Amino acid sequence: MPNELHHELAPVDRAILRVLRDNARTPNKAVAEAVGIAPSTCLTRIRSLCERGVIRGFHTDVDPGALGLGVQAMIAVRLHSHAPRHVAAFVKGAPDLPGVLSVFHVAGPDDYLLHVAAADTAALRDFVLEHLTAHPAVQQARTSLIFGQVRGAAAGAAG
Amino acid sequence: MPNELHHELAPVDRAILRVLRDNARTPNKAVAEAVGIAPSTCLTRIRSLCERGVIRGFHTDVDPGALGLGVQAMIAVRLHSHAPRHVAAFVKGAPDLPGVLSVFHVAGPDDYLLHVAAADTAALRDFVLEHLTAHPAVQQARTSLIFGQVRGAAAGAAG
DNA sequence: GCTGAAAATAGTTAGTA
DNA sequence: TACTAACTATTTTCAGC
Repeated sequence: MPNELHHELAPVDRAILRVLRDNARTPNKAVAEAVGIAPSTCLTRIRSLCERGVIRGFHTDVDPGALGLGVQAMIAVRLHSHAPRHVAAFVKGAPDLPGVLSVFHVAGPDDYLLHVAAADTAALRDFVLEHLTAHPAVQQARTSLIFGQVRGAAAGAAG
Repeated sequence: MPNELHHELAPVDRAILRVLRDNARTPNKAVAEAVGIAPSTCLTRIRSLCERGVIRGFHTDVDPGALGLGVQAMIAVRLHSHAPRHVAAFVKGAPDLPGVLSVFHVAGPDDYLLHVAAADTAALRDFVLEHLTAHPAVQQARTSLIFGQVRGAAAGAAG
């Protein structure tokens, strides 16, 4: 997470972000009204926020179950400290593995946390065996089934 | 995650979701063009997807660093199996704790994973001490600093 | 950098097959 | 259910402050 805070965020910008965080499809005009500035000004600010990297994207939250992905899991992955080549390959490829929602690089005994979705527990098992256990960089993979997930109040920054 | 799949998702709907997943602010007209249907039809389908709960929301991905939240952590929380009253209270309040991005209810030795953001490591420590360690329902809290996070290719469903 | 109005573009509804 | 077309609203640009 490369983070250069060139200058503090203006209160107006914070207000804009608060609105867009909860509904990214809020029309520009409505955002402008909510924060008390002209639509044209609001548009300029939103663009600026995007260009400065404060806004990293607008995403639609889709129910994975509707896409046939009925189960989710958090998988703690420990890598071999040797074989840096393999490790680099794994890290590069992990986000593109099928069903991977997010990859967290963490401190501590585990190196990575993979948040994944799969059709069912059988598919989840296959995912772990095929893409994790079998990978030369992976030393250990501990899978925790996710019963449920709730977005926090601070979500949006950054889910 | 309550998931009733009444009927399979139409290919058009899947196409619409693919477009909106990567950019939730894509104008309806552009979505319609991309998937090859009329704007009015597209609007109807998107609304239907929202009503059926397939689309759960449109969120803006904000750089937490820009908001003064410089560090993130994944905290594994183990609760006391007794004292169900306290447990219920904790679970209910957890998403609203300051800086909480997401709460995962997981199977296994740990009960919950809290994805949190804080201003700095001192603030993170205070968060753990004040809201977790001190809580009567919490038996143990293991904090793992997050070095970095990458969205997976399947993200959007559901991050 | 903000505003406000004009021009361009998009969202929405109604009517029809 | 999807389309065309008319209507309404919004986005976006730009000259002036």
